[in-house]
Amino acid sequence: MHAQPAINYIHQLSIDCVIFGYQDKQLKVLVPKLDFRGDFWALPSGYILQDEGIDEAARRILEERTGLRAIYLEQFRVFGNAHRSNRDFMDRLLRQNEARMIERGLDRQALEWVTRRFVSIGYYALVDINKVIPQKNHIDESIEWYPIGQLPTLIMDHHDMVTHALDTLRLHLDEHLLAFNLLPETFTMKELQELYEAIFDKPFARNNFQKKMLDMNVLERLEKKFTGAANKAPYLYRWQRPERALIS
Amino acid sequence: MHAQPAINYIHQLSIDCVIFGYQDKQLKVLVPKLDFRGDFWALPSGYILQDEGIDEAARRILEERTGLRAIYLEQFRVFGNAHRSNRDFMDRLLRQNEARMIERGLDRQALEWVTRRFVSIGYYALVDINKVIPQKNHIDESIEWYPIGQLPTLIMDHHDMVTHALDTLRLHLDEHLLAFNLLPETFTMKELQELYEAIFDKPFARNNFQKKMLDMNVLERLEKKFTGAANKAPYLYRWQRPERALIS
DNA sequence: TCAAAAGTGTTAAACATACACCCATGC
DNA sequence: GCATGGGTGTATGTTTAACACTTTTGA
Repeated sequence: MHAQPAINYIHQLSIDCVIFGYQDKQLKVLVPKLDFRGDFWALPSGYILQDEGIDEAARRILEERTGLRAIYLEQFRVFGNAHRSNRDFMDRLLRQNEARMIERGLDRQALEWVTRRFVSIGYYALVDINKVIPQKNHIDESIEWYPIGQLPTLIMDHHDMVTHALDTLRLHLDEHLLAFNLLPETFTMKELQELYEAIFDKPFARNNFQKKMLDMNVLERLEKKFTGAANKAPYLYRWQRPERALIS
Repeated sequence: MHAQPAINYIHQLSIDCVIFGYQDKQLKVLVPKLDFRGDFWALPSGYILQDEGIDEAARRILEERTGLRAIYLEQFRVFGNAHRSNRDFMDRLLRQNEARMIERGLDRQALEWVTRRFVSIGYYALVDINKVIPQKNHIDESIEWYPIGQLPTLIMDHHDMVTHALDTLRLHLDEHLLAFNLLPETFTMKELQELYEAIFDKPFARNNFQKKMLDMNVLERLEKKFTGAANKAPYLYRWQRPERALIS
């Protein structure tokens, strides 16, 4: 939900982004709250410029919200039901915010633009949550990371989008070696395992997990990490070829 | 490539379909040839009506070309590079067909519509080739089934689309039990195997293939098929739940 | 010396692949 | 009978999951 004049954009086509991060043993999604009366949460979204590819557009939208340019992103599905705009949502928003709309100088043309039927391309992105400083949009009241199990009520079909994005992430995680995009430069095997457990929402056997990861031959073992805890110090690992993860 | 007035459609958004069929031990794709000078082949495509979901639109487009309504179809990717319209192709087409365009009553508005930058949603469809009577469009010179290895030169990024569609088909074939959509109601194990070999372009071990298929517990064994050949008569099989394959 | 967590090895089950054999059919 | 292709069973190797053991560290 981006109120923008129609001028330079492709009409009725939008991009919605599911931005995944990882923190406190939880998989999180970055969700802005719209600055309108009525508690509307919506996935970060935007439109496609006439001379811009869809991947570029998604990257631009993601950069706006995360400040990061080099992040993994990938389209996962198009959402184009005839009635996905969910008249309910739009009606509620407009009814409760008529005054505010006018006050912000949203003219009839802009209103017409934003309330038309939209087809939306879903992208998901993976970021190192520590590198992100979430950026409010001019239309946001706030923007926050929510654990995937505790998302606020999202508008329209945005919950569906998150579900599909998560399914795709799970499917591609090993195949495309994506996990490393969610972690800092170095990490312990336990941290990697906890990430997997957060993503798949199920426990993994510690020893078998380690074996599987090492067998991929993409982990470089560094020095040990002294935690100060009363146990053996774990090794730190780094992914051997971090640059490959960014190719989308 | 569909020359249509812009009026009822979403602008700059199209659907391109990779329609797979199976015949003579070959995986085939249904490809129309455009009725313009210069030998242009393009995947069946169309636009999305304002009150129509994208799946419905794809189904309508497929029905136009195949005459079939109940066929398996699924989106597989969006193609939206900034320069995918391939100026080359459009320039060539326009240069060679100026007179013809005018003669067909294509006015400036229609021309402007068709030459703008488009984002296209790729769908792939699976059909029983024997049930299809390929339908020419008003803009087609002809429409034919081509073996996937012997496609004519397609316009723009349509070869890319076929490649992506095939990749997706291979990925989902077992998972979603799709093979049966390409076969007639009943078939022998050998025919099923040959279909797999055509799709994956590699041989399978006969006995292991049979075991794998039977272990899926979706095949119903019918009476034997008397071929008249000098060997044991093979069983005929039918998929137990053909209706599930059509859910997209 | 002990608890806690890390690291490694060993075994069993499941699955995939390769090989061997028997069955039905028309000539 | 026998060549041909269909159907099934058995052995082998590979991957996956389950279990057991050893090592390091601070209290």
